[in-house]
Parts: sequence; C-alpha cells; structure tokens
Amino acid sequence: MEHARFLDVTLGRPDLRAPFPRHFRTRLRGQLVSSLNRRAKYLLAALSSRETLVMHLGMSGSFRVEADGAAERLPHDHVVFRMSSGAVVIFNDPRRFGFMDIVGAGALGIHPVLSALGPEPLSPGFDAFALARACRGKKTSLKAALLDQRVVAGLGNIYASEALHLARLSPLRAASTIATPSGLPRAPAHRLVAAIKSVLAAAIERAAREAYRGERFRVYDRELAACRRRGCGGAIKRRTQGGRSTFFCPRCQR
DNA sequence: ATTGAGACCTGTCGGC
DNA sequence: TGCCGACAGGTCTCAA
Repeated sequence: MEHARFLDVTLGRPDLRAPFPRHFRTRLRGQLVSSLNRRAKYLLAALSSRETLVMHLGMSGSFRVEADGAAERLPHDHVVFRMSSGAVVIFNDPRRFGFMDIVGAGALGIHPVLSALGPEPLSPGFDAFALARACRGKKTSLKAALLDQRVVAGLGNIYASEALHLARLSPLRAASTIATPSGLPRAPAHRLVAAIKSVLAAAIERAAREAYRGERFRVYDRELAACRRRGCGGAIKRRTQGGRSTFFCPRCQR
C-alpha cells in the first residue's frame, strides 16, 4: 500500500464494529498512501490529502495481499483495496470487531479512539516513572491496569500475562503497589517496564520470522503446564479478571 | 472518576 | 453425527 494509490475500494457491507464513514470509497479513491504507521493497535495510513485512514483488526481481523486479477474472494472479506501497485489488499474479519475511519488533517490527536491512549510501550517515554505515575492510587489489579490503554497503549490480554510472568509479579496484586504514595516507582515498576519491552520486542522479532502457532508463550494458554522459569516448575493457573482470562504462576509471581 | 459487567459477532472446540 | 454451551488475541457503553 505504501507509495501506491487507491484505484478502487469495495465494501462488502456498510459496517464493521461501527459504520464506515460517509463517502468512504470516494474519499479514498485516487489518494496516495504516503506512509503506513501504527499507534497502539491502530494501523494508520497517511494519505496525500493529509487525512489519515485509521484501521483496527479487532479480535479476528486480518489483511492479506493478492495480485490484481488473481484475487480470490472469501467469506468475511469486508473491504477490498485495489492499489496502483497491482496489489489487492483485503480486510477479512469474521467477528467484525474491526474498525475503519478516515480522520481529517490535523485531527488525529483529537480522534476519540486515539486521544486517550497512553505511551507507546517501546518508546523511551514509557519508563518506570511513567508507569508508576499511571498506577498510583489505582484500586484495580495490576493485570487490569496493563490492559487499560491509558496506562500503556497497545498491550493486550496475551502480553499482559506474559509480561507479568517475566517480571515475577502477580496479576492479582493491586496496581498501586508498584508505586509509592507520591507516584514514584518501586522496584516492581522497573521490572515490569523492562519485562513489557522485552516481551513485545521478542514477539515482534518472532512474528517477523514464523507464523502464529506453537509454544510461543511463557504462561498464556498454558493452564496446568509447568512454569518455564528456571528452577520453578510451578503449575500455571488460570483466573478470570474483568471477564478476561489471566494466566500466571502462583509459585514465582508475587 | 473509577471500576467491573455486559454487549458487540462469528467460529471453534469439547462434552454429552 | 449433531446439538449446546463455553470461550476466543478488543473495545465501547453503562451502571454502580
């Protein structure tokens, strides 16, 4: 898509999680994608009009790229971008929790879905001080705090569990306990920030090489399996927090 | 204001 | 084999 123009945009239905914006197809047609970026879990295509196409995969969304003329249509193909490069970029999303919108020039910062987001976890601005400040006084659990996109942007259910395990921190512990009353970091805040960065960097590294499968996680989806920490071997537990499954090792995570 | 529960939607999987 | 409930990687809204 990058440096190509939209020749044609086809919608298979009027909405995903929300309706497509008005004139979605005509607003995109003819526009050049000047760059592709990401903020949290939102994919951002900067357009020659200075507008931005904002996209989210939701739970079950995916993109695939096919050659123009040989593009197959599958169930749940909801958006088809035919590009000037000869690529056909297809958004498929069975559950339709995905999302697309076009945001006007300069309005990205005030878009409802983007304006409240916390720091990017891999940016230098996300450090123990930022995390401690965000968790100060929070009554909720550490796990729930990590899923709060205002605390840190783009962490999801899998990597929240993964990071907590690497940092040896219990998901059940109150979020406020990683900060002093004045919002300064305690030792766990330093460990957690390092763990989040490490787990995400490793995941990106892996994803670049291999498909999504196999024994990829430290704890996620490993209920009753043995803890992988050296010398631990405790049984991984599963708990529900805020309606989401959390996986952790009660033996080594405090 | 913060927090947790429920809703959105379809596919898959395990148990009966 | 077939049906049924539980669950799934996200986010929004609503009520307490």
